[in-house]
Amino acid sequence: MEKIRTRFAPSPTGYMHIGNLRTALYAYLIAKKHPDGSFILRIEDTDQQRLIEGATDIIFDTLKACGLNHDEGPDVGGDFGPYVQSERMKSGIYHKYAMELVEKGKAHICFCKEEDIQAQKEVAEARGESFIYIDPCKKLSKEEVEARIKAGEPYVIRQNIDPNGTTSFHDEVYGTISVDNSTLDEMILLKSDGYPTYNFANVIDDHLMAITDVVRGNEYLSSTPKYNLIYEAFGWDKPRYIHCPPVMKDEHHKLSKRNGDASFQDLVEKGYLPEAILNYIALLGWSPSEDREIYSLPELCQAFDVKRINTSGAIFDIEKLKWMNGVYLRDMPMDKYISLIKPYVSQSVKKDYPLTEIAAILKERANTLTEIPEMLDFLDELPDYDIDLFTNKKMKTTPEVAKKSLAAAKEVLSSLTAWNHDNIHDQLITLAQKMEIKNGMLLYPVRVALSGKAFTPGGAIELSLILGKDESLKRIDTALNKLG
RNA sequence: GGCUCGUUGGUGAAAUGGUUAACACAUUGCCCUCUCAAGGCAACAUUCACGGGUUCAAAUCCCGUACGAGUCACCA
Repeated sequence: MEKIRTRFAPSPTGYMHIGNLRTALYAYLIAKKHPDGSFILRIEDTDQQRLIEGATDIIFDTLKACGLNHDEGPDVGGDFGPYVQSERMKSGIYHKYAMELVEKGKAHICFCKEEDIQAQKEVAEARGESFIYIDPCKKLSKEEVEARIKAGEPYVIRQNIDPNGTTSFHDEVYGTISVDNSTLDEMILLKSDGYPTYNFANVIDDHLMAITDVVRGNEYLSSTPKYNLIYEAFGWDKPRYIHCPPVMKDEHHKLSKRNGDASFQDLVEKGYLPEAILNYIALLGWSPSEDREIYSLPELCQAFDVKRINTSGAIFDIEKLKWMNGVYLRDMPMDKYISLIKPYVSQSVKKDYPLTEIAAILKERANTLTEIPEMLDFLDELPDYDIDLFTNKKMKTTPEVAKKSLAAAKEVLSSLTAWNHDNIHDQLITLAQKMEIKNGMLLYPVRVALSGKAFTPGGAIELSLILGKDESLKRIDTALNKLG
């Protein structure tokens, strides 16, 4: 059976945005659905203008953080290297293949100036006509071309397209798409700086690297016929195409690198887990056949099916990601959870409170890691609060009730020798029973006294356990003083 | 403007010609409960952009319209 080979081919022009990551994910899943499938990373740095230093490292780091490990790539090597286009260029392959097309009559050398073409285009647009460039260089004689090259005139190599007929191709997601050749313009294959364009390098490298499935955004849908014409000119087998719908920021805009739209790095900084992010974005534009949403990466590999990729754009919903992140946090083993939250806890808790107990009250509550510091901000320092806090209609508490409850609680707690959860719990619950009041009338005031806040993670019992006997009694005293 | 693609609730979506259009997030209400969460239960599209057509039967097939997106670079 054919070995599946997919590739992720980003250009190193900045951070990794979510749509990009999802494309990488899908390419990975398609390869890894099969035991011998390969996922390849290729860096497309043919645009020397837009290169950004360090961008390649961001790509490496992101893939690694997500567990999207590539089998071949610039850092891990492989049999089809080099895996960076600027390095591939050194052997002259793009030029060689471009010249092969020229010889076959499928491309030609063009000396036209960019500005001239642009000017013609503007004239056509002003008239409201559609613009297809008819290149006069196509008619140049071989001798003249050679002479001008020899004279040092800059040139590009441009594709030849027969305007007659139609070109169609099959996409695994969108089905069969055909276009009239007369609407296709002849794209530049090799730029005047000697670098190939994305369009050309992509075809050459996908073929040379034996890529079987091309996964990319649907913005390439309308130019794919032109790529196929190149495959045909060489007589090469075409890959399967899997075009993915866009990930949108809102109804009208794609998620983009501009104006701080969610990048993977941003989300991690905001306290989201890579595995939750990956799980969430897998569901943007794809749905499993079973009624389930939580998938680990290996589970996704099994469940993924190209046939179930959607055709329309999906809006990125941070609320749902937040929920999913919470699921991952809650389902995590406790020891892993503790080491994960440690740096966030210490942001607001400098005193030596038991981390295990803190983790226990946080685990069911925090959806993102970054909300942790604020949830614990009352531990080190009791905030100043108003006695109105003791009034709660549902708990049937008032400052008067609180005063009685706190005095009674103080008494039983101060006599406690072994300060542990069960003891505190039993003492307070039996106290409430003795006083013949509902638990809330006793515990609510205690919780407020301990925290000075209307809402806290955990209740009175958990908080007193974390704060310890001395601090708890001290805070109850403070409350008693406030209440006069 | 030409070409290509898309349109199911606030969001992600299922359904692949045949009962009351799944499910999840969000929202609202109730239960549980010492607060907040978590958890449980319930409500939330007489309708699938709109208009025609085919059919005994259409969200599902066909045609048209509207709206949206992509593309038309020596960017990817």
